Amino acid sequence: MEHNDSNQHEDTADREGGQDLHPLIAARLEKMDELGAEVPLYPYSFDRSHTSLEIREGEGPLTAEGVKVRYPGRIMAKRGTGKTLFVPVQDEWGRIQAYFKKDDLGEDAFRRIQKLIDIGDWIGVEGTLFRTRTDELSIHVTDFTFLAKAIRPLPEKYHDLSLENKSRRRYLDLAMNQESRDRFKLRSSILRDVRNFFDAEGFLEVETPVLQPLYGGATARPFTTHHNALDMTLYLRIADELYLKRLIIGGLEKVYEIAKDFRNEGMDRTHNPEFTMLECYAAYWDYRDMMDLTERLVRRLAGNFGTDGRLQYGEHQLDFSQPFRRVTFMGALAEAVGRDLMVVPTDDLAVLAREKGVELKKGMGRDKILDELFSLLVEPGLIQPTFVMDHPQELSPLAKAHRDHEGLVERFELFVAGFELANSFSELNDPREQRRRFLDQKALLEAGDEEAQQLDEDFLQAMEHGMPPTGGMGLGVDRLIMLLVDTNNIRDVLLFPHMRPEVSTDAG
RNA sequence: GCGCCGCUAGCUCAAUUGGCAGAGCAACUGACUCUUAAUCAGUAGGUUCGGGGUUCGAUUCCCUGGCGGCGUACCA
Repeated sequence: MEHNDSNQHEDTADREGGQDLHPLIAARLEKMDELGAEVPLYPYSFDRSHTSLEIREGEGPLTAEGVKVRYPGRIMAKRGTGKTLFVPVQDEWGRIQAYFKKDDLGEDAFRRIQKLIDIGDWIGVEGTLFRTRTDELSIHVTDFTFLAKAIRPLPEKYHDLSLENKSRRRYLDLAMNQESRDRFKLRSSILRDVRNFFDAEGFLEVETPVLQPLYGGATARPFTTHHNALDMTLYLRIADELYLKRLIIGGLEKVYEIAKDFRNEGMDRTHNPEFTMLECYAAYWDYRDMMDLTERLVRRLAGNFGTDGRLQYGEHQLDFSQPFRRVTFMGALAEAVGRDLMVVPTDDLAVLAREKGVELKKGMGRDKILDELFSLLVEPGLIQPTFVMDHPQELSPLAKAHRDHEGLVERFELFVAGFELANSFSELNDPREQRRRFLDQKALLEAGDEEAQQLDEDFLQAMEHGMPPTGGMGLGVDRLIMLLVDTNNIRDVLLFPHMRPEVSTDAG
């Protein structure tokens, strides 16, 4: 309940203190007092007969038979013409206009609705459906009840909220924009669809710890917290990979988790400190099996939420209906720079990288430089769905060495519209090799790479009990949704994106 | 983190060269029995993000802090 800020909270405080409050709020409180003497303002429930959607869909029979409807929602406007009043009432699916007539309702009831009810209030109306002269589907109201009084005004009706207010006060964005409500309902149905897909593929949905004594499974800086009773540092997970693999080791053969991960890094159009990640693991699979699964999943979602497997994303027409392009990491890079970097000496590579605009930092290994080059030269051009395969080993401490190529691992990333959507490996399952890789990471850490991974002894011990060959895949859910709803800003797909507190305390 | 731009009424936005701070919606008063950005007549509403400075005078110029947008860096 701690908020630093803002006149909004001060208003409430002022009210308790009996001081001045905003005139718009004062006016509504007065109406509330007057109304409260006549009718209950915050009743306990309302028996709805139809939603706005059901009313529109059932319109023919409902209007023909003069069926009574009981319909609740929020008042979005008031248009009065003296002794009649038109009030659009909005529920989750849309608006139905209520028609109030003085002759039908009587003096008192009509005054209540005309003078004492405000835009933003919730009411329930009862009446019969009809069409007005201008063909607007309406409810001819015979009775109504207040469901909740609002004491703050809704935003203005024909300009959109500012971007900041849309994110910061999502309830207003949702109240004012059907498009926003639909976008978040779409997010929900995408997630349901993902779950249906994995369930149908025989995967088990599981939950693993958010609070972890060691963070691992990805390269990122974590959030740190403290457990009082145990007096120990805990980290908010940056990935759930190492726990899901423990489940594979335990004998659960196909598992997935849709998890909130937390990374203590910069925020921008495509990054929120907490975000949703899908990870799945299947025993006996390799990365090629995982590639097939990923392609099926993404194609199915694109098919369900686009048309004919095609999606418009910004200026790009993305085609998911054809088999996804498959290129190798080194091959794509060779094409971009015009030479095979596999055989270029490290010193020459550094020179080349600098020429191409890569900022070389302390502790950057050869493979890290390759990765930077790839991000800079290749990724932006990967617009149509493309699998990039077989990455340098150093970048992938949890991936299995490539069966045919020395120095590479069996890994793929799926790129769409220039950004990485999914990442997958044939999972390393040789415990001694895994220990060596962790030790390599430790060396990198000591050489100055802040993101190198920690050695997880408990995980190694689990693997020493025997881990079957396993394919694993992680997919950025928020980005997937951005793609499907055609937005380039992650805030548009997060109900409550992280925002700095609005107003600092005036102590400083 | 860095750079650029912004912050004015409840909301969305104006304000010329530094010269009385405005509009639309919302609110309030009144008129109107099929309106739909309802209409018409009127009223009220401001610490111009906070702090400091320059100036006869600052929404405007300078310094500083906060928040936001965009770009960039890191990352998924």
